[in-house]
Amino acid sequence: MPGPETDLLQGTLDVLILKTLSWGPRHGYAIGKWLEETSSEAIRIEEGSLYPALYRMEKRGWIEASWGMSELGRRAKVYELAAPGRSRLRAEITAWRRLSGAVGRILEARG
Amino acid sequence: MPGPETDLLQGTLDVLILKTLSWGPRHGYAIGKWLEETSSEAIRIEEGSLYPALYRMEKRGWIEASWGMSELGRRAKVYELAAPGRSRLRAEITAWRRLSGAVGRILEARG
DNA sequence: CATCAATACCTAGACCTTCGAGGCAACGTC
DNA sequence: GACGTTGCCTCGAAGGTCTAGGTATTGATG
Repeated sequence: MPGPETDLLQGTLDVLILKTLSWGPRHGYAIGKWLEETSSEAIRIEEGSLYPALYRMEKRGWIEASWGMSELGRRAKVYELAAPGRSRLRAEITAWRRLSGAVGRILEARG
Repeated sequence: MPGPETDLLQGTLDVLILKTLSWGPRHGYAIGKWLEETSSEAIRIEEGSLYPALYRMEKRGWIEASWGMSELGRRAKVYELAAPGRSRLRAEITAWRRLSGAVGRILEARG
């Protein structure tokens, strides 16, 4: 039995990654950390979800990877938003507004 | 490769069902129709998702089922919110606010 | 110097949900 | 009699996420 938070908003990982990369290239580990910090720990990205997601998205051509350096001077795989990822991001944000709006209106309706 | 809308908001089905039942008992088919109409078709519940979800939630004690009649006078399985389901609903709505707020702030931030 | 935490990547397997596709039955309409 | 709607169900595939491991490097701590 999943916890109340665990599974809400499954399926948002991709769009969160794409949005993070829309501000510029970042390496995988930093994407996860950034999302956690930016959301005040509301969003937690497990590495076992993050790396497979990056791999999927690269295979789909949404992002492009290259080996580089982290801010701390370590070997890191840096991801960059590709053109298909950018339009995918737009489509997903549109879908997010529609769907989260619909869900929110239902959940916040006085019952 | 899932469509942009398909998988966003996975995991919200349970809370949507619970919320629907918070306004009173309803049979399964009607829950699905009601969610689709109320959301102006933004939310579409496939029967292959709906009935297994109801079954799960009944087994978990969140809802209770009994055979009755639909508004059209047909045999229908009527579900009712049980006490554990009511507190689960509260917890999930709280989680929804936190998480959808966090996701929304990230996605709507000017990039 | 040994140890530990943090950084940074990855994988395998289990788990769960969702969906698509099908089936069954009853009713009303054309 | 055929068809659309209502109303329920099940199976298997597909897909994502998590847990739990693993590797390697660096810096701090004892």
